[in-house]
Amino acid sequence: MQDMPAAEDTPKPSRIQRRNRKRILDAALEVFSQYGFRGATLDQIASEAGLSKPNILYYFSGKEEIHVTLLNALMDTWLDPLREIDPEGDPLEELLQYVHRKLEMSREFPRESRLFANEIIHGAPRMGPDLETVLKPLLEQSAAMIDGWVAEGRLAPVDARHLIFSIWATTQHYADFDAQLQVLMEGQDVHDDASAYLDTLYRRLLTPSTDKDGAQ
Amino acid sequence: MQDMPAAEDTPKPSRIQRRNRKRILDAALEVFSQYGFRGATLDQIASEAGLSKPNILYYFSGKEEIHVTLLNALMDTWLDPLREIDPEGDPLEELLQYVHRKLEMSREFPRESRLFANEIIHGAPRMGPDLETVLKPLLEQSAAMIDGWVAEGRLAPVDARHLIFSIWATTQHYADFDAQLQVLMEGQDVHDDASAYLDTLYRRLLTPSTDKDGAQ
DNA sequence: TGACTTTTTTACCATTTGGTCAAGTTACGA
DNA sequence: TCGTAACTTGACCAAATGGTAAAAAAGTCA
Repeated sequence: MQDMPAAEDTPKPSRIQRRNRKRILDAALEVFSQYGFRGATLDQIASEAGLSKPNILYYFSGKEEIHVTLLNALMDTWLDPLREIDPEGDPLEELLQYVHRKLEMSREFPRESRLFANEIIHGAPRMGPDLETVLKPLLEQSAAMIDGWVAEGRLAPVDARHLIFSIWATTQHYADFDAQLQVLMEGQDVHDDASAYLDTLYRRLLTPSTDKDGAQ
Repeated sequence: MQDMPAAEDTPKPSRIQRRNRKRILDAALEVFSQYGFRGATLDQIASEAGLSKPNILYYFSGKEEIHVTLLNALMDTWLDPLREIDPEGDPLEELLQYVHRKLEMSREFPRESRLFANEIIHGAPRMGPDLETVLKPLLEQSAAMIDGWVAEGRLAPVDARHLIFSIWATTQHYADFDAQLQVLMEGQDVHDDASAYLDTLYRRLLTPSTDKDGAQ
């Protein structure tokens, strides 16, 4: 709290403070996403960040806080593509764009994807609240939008929620199961083929049948 | 192999031996799938199995061996549905049956699914060989079969490998991300809706266009 | 430069945890 | 019923690990 009336407890992050917190979070993302929460050690994170272990504990109160900080930061960027769907746009193209954006995130941020997947697989012990307050409302809103499109006949009939689940599953799979793909598709250009495949998959699913004209 | 002259090193498992190994593996599956390899402790497994820790180490040489044993046993049953696809059957129906069988496995064996997912997410440090020798050949064979069906015009054109990936992703998602679904779909009958949705999804993807007759 | 704050490090701790060992205890064939 | 092999356990370790305390070092600003 500096010149603000103290809205909460922001003791003003110094230059060096910002730099080191970022280093720690970067290192922690690398280590947590690779070994999981319990599999990761503070020493590993410290080493990866180029800092000493006590120094890390100077910036974060503990292993747990680092993990939670990562998870919270992640949730937002993770859901951005879903928020970017334009209710006014063309339904099919909007959804296909969403698929491609999600796939692109899997390619660009595989560590984040794995961090998230790991958390959920283990029962989301540190994300319960966020799922409820952030994810759920967004899912409901998006599902309602899709339902609307279907009702207007601009999209083939489909279960909106499960459509979204399947988009999550199919796109994140390419990040989370990368080790498997590496073995099965050694050297091949997995992502470009995936992009084409998913385009086909969701286009065939969602393209409304054009009996007569557009609407019924 | 029962009264064989000892092809390898099967010191004949006694009745009590079989019972306790099974108990241990059951307990380990529960604990490993919930907490991951490093997150699980021998004490937890021992407690869950109703045995003492040293007793567990009497049956298995260490934590690692228990985990590997589980993984190996899992791989086989996990791939059974894929092996059951009948090359002589109707392509669309065979693939849809495969989807439903996989989804059913997610409902019946969520712990196994999570154990596997966890292993892959962390880079498959203990499954490399199996992926290469068991999974890959089976994938290649299945993909070839699907390619054949497509070439015959009995299936809409599709990337066989990515089709299989997406089936894995969409079905296993219901087991691996159960914690998320629990929050998002509280109380709802997720599995039945999922079954119907996936049926629609893959039916629309794979149904060959019937311009004129069946073949081209 | 000197006083004061922020940052970093050097030693340590307490607990947890995978694993061992030798002494029991139980099952079972003869 | 007795002897032997199979099984079980209590008592321990050594290493790893999350975390602490206090002193040293580095910034910072008048």
